[in-house]
Amino acid sequence: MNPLFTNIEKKYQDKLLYTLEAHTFTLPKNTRVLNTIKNENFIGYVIYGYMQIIQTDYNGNTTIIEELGENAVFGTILSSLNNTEYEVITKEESQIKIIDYNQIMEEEYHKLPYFHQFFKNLLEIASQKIAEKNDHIEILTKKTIRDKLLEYFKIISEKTGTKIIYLTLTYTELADYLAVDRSAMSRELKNLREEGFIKTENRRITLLY
Amino acid sequence: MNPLFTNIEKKYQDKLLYTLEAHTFTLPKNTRVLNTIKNENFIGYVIYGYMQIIQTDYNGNTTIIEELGENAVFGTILSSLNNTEYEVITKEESQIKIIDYNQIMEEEYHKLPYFHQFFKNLLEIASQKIAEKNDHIEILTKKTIRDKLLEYFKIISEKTGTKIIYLTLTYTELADYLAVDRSAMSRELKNLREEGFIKTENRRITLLY
DNA sequence: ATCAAATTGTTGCAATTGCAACATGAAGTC
DNA sequence: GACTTCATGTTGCAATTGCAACAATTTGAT
Repeated sequence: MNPLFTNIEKKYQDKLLYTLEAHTFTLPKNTRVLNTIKNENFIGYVIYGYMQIIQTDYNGNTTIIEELGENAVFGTILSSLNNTEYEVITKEESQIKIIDYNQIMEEEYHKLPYFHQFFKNLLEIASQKIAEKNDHIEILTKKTIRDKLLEYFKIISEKTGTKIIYLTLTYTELADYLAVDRSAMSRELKNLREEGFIKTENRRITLLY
Repeated sequence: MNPLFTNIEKKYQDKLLYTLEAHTFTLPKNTRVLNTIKNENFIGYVIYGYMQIIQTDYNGNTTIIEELGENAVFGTILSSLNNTEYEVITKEESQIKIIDYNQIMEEEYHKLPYFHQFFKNLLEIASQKIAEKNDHIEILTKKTIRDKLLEYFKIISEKTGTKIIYLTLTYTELADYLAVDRSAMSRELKNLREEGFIKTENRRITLLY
């Protein structure tokens, strides 16, 4: 279930979406999501599909700011989407639900019984985004490509509780996420392989330590 | 005024702090703040002083995760303070106010008239933290020390609306924040100076472009 | 099944950076 | 005011990385 609705009964969920005039969009692969959303300020979530928030700077360098899979929540205030360098892209066909944030914030709704829970959930989601960003910073802070890779593996491995990692990113994207040159990363992965730290089969990586 | 209390009347602010049994602490310079706070889950703010949230990893490398000046809000959910690598340190004598977050979340308070505004404010603060972290990531993502410095200057300069920057960090701390070697950064600052991009007088930097 | 596009692997080389070591200067303490 | 601690500047050198260019492989579309 979507984390926006934790501890909210199904009937209230529907009512809430109805009251707030939520819109659903189905978007084909490689679509710029923000072009479809007219709200200046919104909260949305992914019903199915996979999208990414990507930053491209003046050098043409890109970074993956967030990955958005099923049930991921995103939005203006949750992802700094007022930043003009950011773009939300569907990497496969995706369906999303969009709620107007300014409307959420209007007084009249605040008396609704389930509304407080909705706010709590939003706060909890924001808190998780902060934690994710701290993880990203922790990785970027490492001085060598090797340390960045190992930190990345460590965080995923701790999150999933297994030493077998299925990358959700391509290696090209991973290099962007770590902010390193792809070929240099490829070289370092080879070193890690040859030194017996990891085993790789396509995007499945096994940690041997 | 503290952003936690935006749009909340003074008398309600006091009542809120009283109801939630907020505690005040005055801490000398170089104190580990988390040692003083017993709450497992809290929201706090800085009344006066200056503190930093610092991460130290197994290599002994440190990064500045957040700077907390007057009126800065921090807390378990806002700063991932359950992360054991994080430490909050007073860099000068500081006074802080601490509220128990679990208590905030209890049902009974949610009827209070100003409480909804309090939640809104919390969400707004969380949103700003996310934006700050995105800025940090944007900086760390740059490939060269020069680009990191220029990006850092750009962000501060846009925020303050002036080309004269007064660093709140020492150069040693700035190097940590940018995740680069201090001496290499010093060398790059010299280059920027000699090429006429910047002028420096101690921690006052003037952008000449 | 076939072709085009995207991803991945590889390598040489130049540029950037980290590290170490030391000198100087500033700030804080007693 | 003397002294210690911390911050800053500087430099040589080795290690790491980015870049470019190309081959090989995989994926996707028709």
